[in-house]
Amino acid sequence: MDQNTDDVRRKRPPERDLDAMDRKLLGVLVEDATTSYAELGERVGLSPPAAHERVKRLRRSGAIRRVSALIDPDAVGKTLLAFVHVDTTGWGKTQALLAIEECPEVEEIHSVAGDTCMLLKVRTESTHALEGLLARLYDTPGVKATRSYVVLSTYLERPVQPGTTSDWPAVVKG
Amino acid sequence: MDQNTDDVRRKRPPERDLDAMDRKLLGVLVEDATTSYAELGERVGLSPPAAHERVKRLRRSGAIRRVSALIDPDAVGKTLLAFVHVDTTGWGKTQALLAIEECPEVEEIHSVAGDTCMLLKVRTESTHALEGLLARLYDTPGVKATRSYVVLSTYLERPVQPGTTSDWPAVVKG
DNA sequence: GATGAAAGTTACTCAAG
DNA sequence: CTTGAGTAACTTTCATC
Repeated sequence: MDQNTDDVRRKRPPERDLDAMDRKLLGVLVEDATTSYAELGERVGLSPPAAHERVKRLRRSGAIRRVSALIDPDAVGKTLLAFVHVDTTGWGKTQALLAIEECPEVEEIHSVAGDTCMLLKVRTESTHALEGLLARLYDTPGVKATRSYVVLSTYLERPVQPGTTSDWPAVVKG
Repeated sequence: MDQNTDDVRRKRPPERDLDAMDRKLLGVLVEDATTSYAELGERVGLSPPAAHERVKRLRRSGAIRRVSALIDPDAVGKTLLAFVHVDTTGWGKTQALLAIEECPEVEEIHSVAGDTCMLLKVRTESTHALEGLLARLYDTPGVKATRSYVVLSTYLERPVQPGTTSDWPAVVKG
């Protein structure tokens, strides 16, 4: 189909499904990937070599995509966060539209189902920079309209978590 | 576009503003935080001790929030991504609403300006799990309505980037 | 998997230019 | 900031049970 999605969605054969131990390891490494294998094993109930072996497998299988330094947006001057809905004429997944991924301010590009076509997560230094990005969007062929949701406060922002609600011991519902 | 020179906004503990070298270091560490200080220094044009000293400062100042293992959503079974707009009666920043951060499926919670109050980024294993989350939202006092944008394809998803478009020497237009 | 041990890197600190 | 040196710590592998 298209090769544009190859960087984001790696289709790898999952050799084995992740068990509870793998999830615990991932949980620790998501919080702090600098954890040594000694402490890692201790926190999940495994010997250091066993922990190392499993983490190595998690990396090789692609379950761990990469180890990244998460930086404070304010520290690099990016104080403005916004979600931009993009309406297009026809099918919005054009090469020209996806080209905005070259802007470091654009952190996410999704096609969505709903009353809009594409959804962008954008982090800029200022409203002026956001305006520049919107201007570029409107210059893109096929872009009909945009709707921006400027973030006032962020209460939670974290990476993909290995756990699910169903992992909880009990779910209390009324 | 020139930026104001008397722009003195020291609200955090950044002792000094990040220079170009710090941004280059961050750029490398965002891509791969396992890079050794030897290679790190080589790639930015610094000696290993100098690179180490700067990275240590970046961590201490909070510019590097944490080093995290970014995991593949598919590997942990989270194949469904959705953005949920939440409309509330009155001011939506209630304690009850923010309590959903306990769900590992909820990755982001923002209050936004626009035709909605709160914006959630949610990643679940299935549509059924998403339904369960929406049910919990509707059980929350003050929640009037929700609008979900289910992601069909993700074309880009990356952490906060240290660079900006203005860093570029020239802007290439398609 | 657990244990123990070995070898190679790297982190980290400190000297001096 | 650079070079160089040095120790401690960790990674990584392997042989053993």
